[in-house]
Amino acid sequence: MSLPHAILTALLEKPSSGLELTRRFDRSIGYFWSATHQQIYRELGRLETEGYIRTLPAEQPARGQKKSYEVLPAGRAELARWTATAQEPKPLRDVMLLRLRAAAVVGTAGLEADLRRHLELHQVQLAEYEEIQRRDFPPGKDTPEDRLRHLVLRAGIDLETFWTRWLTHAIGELGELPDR
Amino acid sequence: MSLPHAILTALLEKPSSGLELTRRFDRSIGYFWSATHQQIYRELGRLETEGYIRTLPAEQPARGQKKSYEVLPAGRAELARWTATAQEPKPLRDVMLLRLRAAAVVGTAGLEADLRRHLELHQVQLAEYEEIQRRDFPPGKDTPEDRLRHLVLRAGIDLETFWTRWLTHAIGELGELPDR
DNA sequence: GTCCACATGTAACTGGTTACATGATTGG
DNA sequence: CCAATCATGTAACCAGTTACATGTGGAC
Repeated sequence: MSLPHAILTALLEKPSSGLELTRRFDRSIGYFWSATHQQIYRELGRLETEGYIRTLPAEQPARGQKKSYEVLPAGRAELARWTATAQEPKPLRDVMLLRLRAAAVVGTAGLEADLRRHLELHQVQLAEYEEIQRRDFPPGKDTPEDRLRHLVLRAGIDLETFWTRWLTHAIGELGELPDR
Repeated sequence: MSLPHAILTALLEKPSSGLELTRRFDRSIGYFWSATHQQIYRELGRLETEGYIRTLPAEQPARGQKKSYEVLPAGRAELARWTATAQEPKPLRDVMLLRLRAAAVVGTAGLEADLRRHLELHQVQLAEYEEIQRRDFPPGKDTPEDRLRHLVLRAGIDLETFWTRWLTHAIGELGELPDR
């Protein structure tokens, strides 16, 4: 049950319409919690009936018409409650690791090309994160909010760094193996 | 569509019954692709009707009776095909990072305790992986299969190392922040 | 004979994905 | 007026989760 809280966070940062939220979920928040517009509209409907958000007044609600939402006090309270609630870390689930394990049984044919492709994708993502870091978190900025958001960004940077290193290593290992 | 291929891999490593598979998905393969017994039984049924696996002969199929499966040639071919097929890396999705971001808006109350708890959990997992490394991958072992499986294990070790470092850092940062 | 562990399964639900539908606004 | 784009939505589906049901065989 994280999507509603992702949306509450986004709306508290800035009241938005469904499509604006969708765009923000394509960058920013979407870097660690992605969502499609269908999910977002569905969830906005639920959040509204539960009294956590409301449409901004002076906006007529009609199909094809922009409809912006803002968070109500109950929504902020719910988000604070959720943030403070203990949650289990979800176990790792990664297709590439599974494929490596399968390759140990049925052979590595075709794997290396995709490892290289993934390496490139992760390098691109890493570069994007580092650009954001340069742009949004220059050495001076130091409000508590900035520190927390920087912390999140650094997790992204470190994770992409891990993947680029591991994939590089994996490609090297694969090169030394007999092909089968 | 990865669970069937996880099961095919497990069955190729060793023909098993549903419950035996469930136990192996609690360790080993489950470290990067977990599954419950309900998922496994459902998937075994599908794999059988598709002709990828069959019940070992000399086992009567009855409720409450053990029923072991082995992979048929078509199943092995399907696994090889899947292993060689390019797949998109799935974007990061992490609740803790989302909570940090939410905390930047609604305050950090209650967060630190759970960060510490997660740190401990990741430390335990890291220790478990390192124990497996000592046990199953001593310096000498070097068959191609071992190398691939070791590669997978190292991804687990490096990921847990990342989390323990990042969480330690995050707890430190949080300690410096005003509480709100 | 009863209880418990082993073993296999069914049903209902939830969250996320894919495909499609519909209306409003704007530029040519 | 037509196409493209903005914007909101519906429907069907699929994988994973939770709760529950049922049968077997051995220990006591």
